Amino acid sequence: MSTRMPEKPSLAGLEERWSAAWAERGTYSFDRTADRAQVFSIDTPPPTVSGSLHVGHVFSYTHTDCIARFQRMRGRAVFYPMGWDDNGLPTERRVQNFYGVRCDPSLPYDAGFIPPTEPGKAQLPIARANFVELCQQLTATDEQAFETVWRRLGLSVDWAQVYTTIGPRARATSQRAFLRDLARGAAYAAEAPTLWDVTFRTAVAQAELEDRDRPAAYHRIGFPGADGKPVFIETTRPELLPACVALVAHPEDARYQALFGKTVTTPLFEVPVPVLAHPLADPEKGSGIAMICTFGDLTDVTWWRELNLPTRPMLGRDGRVLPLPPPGLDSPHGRARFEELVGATVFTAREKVVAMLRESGGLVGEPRPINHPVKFFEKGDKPLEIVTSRQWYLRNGGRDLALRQRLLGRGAELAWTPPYMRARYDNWVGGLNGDWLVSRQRFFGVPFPLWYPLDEAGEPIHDAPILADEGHLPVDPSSDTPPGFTASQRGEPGGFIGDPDVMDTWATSSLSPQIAGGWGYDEDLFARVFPMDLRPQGHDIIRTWLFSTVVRADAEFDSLPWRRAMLSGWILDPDRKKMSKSKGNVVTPLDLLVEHGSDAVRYWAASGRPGVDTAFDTGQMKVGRRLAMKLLNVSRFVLGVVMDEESDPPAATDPPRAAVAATDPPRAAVAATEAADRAMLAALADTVERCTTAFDAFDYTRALEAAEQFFWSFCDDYVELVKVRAYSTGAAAESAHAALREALSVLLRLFAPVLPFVTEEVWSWWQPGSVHTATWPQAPELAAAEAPADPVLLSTLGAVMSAIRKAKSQAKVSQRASVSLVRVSGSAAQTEAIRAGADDLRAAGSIVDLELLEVDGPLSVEVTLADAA
RNA sequence: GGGCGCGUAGCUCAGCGGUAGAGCACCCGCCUUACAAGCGGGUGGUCGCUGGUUCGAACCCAGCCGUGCCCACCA
Repeated sequence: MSTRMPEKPSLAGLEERWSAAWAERGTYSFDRTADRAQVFSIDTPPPTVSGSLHVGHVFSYTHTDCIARFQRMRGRAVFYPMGWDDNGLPTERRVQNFYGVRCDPSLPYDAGFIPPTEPGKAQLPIARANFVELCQQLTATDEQAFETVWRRLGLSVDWAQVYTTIGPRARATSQRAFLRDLARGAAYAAEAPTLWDVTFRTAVAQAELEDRDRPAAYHRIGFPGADGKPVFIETTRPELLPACVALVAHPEDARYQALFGKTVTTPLFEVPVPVLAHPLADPEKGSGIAMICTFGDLTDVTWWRELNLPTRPMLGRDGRVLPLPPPGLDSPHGRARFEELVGATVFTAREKVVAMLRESGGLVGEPRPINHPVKFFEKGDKPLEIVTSRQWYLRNGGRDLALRQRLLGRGAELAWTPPYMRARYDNWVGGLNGDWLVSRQRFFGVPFPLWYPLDEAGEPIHDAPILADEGHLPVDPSSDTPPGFTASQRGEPGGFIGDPDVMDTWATSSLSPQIAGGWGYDEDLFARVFPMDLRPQGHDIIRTWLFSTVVRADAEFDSLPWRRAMLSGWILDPDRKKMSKSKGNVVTPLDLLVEHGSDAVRYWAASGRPGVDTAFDTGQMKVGRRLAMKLLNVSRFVLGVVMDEESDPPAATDPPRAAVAATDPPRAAVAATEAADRAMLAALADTVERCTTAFDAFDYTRALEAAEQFFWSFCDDYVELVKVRAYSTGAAAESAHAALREALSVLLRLFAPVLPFVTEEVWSWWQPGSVHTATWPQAPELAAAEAPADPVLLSTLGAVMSAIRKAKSQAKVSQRASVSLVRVSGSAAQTEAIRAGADDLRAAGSIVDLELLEVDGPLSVEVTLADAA
């Protein structure tokens, strides 16, 4: 027996041992000599490193890893990078608090800057480039912690392929893609009303919105008409009265026919506004006539645009009432009242206006409380306002039917796992109401790679931007000087100024295949991996990450970014709620892996099918651990009876990693000759086929089930049946040895994608190289080698064994107890099957006499136990 | 309001046209030289409801009910 098989096998320490060995041997290194057809490339989701990993990450990344391992064993060169998402607001906030600094893009880069050791009371202003450096420093330690978890979980990532979303390469890629988009007209700047977060003081995109139910109240307010008769509207935002530009009702609303074209006056502020007709006005809502303000909501924007109304902005970018009244608010009374609102928040302004209305009698009755959905930035905690500002947009079909159809076509072209997730894509793309707003008035992010010349008055000339050179990216226009200027001309009349904005974080994330694949840096690599084979991701970010990635690839490459998207579900508490930190029910991944073992946790994860929300279930992990233990033990048995014959102990080192050809396990020298052995191998061949079909369809759960189902019957029926024969010697024993060896080799490989540690451990006892670079078993070969084999044989023998066990169990005697007589009646095929395995059966069941009776009926087994007394 | 999931044994889930399944839990046994952190056996379900199609429906169709997610134009 090989000295490499321990006397008492154990799962302890496998994670440390094998993750270190894989790293040292480069087991998962991408073979970049492989061409595109041989490669299987994965667009790994980069986890946000300023947060922490949670159970949901472990769950979904395991799914991807199972696929990666299967594809590798199938002979593909797997491109499996890891990204760290350190771009965006979460990191920005963390750095501010950690170092006590804030980003001031107007400052020049300070090459010798050292952050304060302790955060001071006032935040220290620093240049954007310095701020970005701090972000990178701080996230580096987080990234190290994440990598530790991933290695322990056994992700077969190639750790030479790591990228970050704020690193120089990601910034350059984002800027290059933007310049290309600008050149082809897919990117443009526009001055327009945009949704605005007053806390973060930035514009936000449609994809970042969420509705939240908020209490509000309908205020019924009278607008005096020319004849003195008031028109009553109902509004939840009375504070916007100074911003009112018109009233609007449905063109067919009988109640307001006479008013259309007439003018009424806003209460308190005394601004004359027209009464107009528009089909968007809903006769059922409120009084059926609405006031249009600039801007209270998105419907106001539509009305304002389509009815060519003037703009009367009254809120600033900080969400407070502006110092000067909007144009048109000319009456002394009105201006005096507006004066009282200046500087107030929306909330305060509302209270003041309502008080004024009560006083003036403009308010009819009491406000009627309601709950209604209000738009929020998903990371914000104040309702969004709408302000007019200059922003950059990327065309995404939101304003262009042809492009929208084209992108819907991309969705149809993409393979979806599970298929029904495509509906979410179609739903989102179909419902877009504008182009993708990509500029953010923030600091930590990828800046737009351009500057504006300043005219004689020092005002930027927005129509003539100075673009960065594609060969010199990344640039930071807040500290770099554009070509043709000197640094001293920054901000001077006739000089230049950098575009102050940064890109939406999705504008970078949407390029993850380009960043990971080396677009613009390593075209040779890029050609081997792009378009990628697989995008694994959560179903909650189809509208953002998935869609935006499709948009970018379509624009630049006229292709999909990947062939397939695999959507993972969420982890639910036992009480069916989505697991979240706030509920205090988060288990840290590392603790989980240490407590149950990585294979066990992976086993649980693999039980969650793509797209299906799955309950957090330590019970399943215990089952997985039992399976891993069983693999160790049965392997010890098989190798114990088999390895005495092994003449050459296997080599202790891996062979050189070949391009695609994985190592072939040695085939048994002696073929299985006994009927029971051949029948088991036939069933195994069938299992291989089912397992392979499932994995080919990205159904790792079904693949695992198939392997597991066979495995337990292999252990409980087949091994028990042939055990005595296997311990003996001679031709019949050698047949069992050959079958056991073959079965173990195949089973280890079938389980390798889900249980990488225990399978590698056992493989190392008797095989050279890594099981993870071994060839995936081939069902046809196995079947052909062992054919003909009777599939009925094993199940019939199993049924008889089961009947014997049942008799013993019901008699409450040991399974070792002797059986004086077993009388089996069944069909000709069944009795023939039993005859073929009779010796094994007698030995396994401790049977003295075995009688066979051929009848025309179902199998029946009569068991007579030896006299217990 | 629209879209998409899901409702099968106490729990977690498979099955998706041919006589109800697995694992866990529970109950009863068994130290059986690979495994007692094991092994064997067993109890347990009018497959959400109501109709329809079919020789036959958990499975197909229609309509409900419950539940979750995604989206929506906030007066």
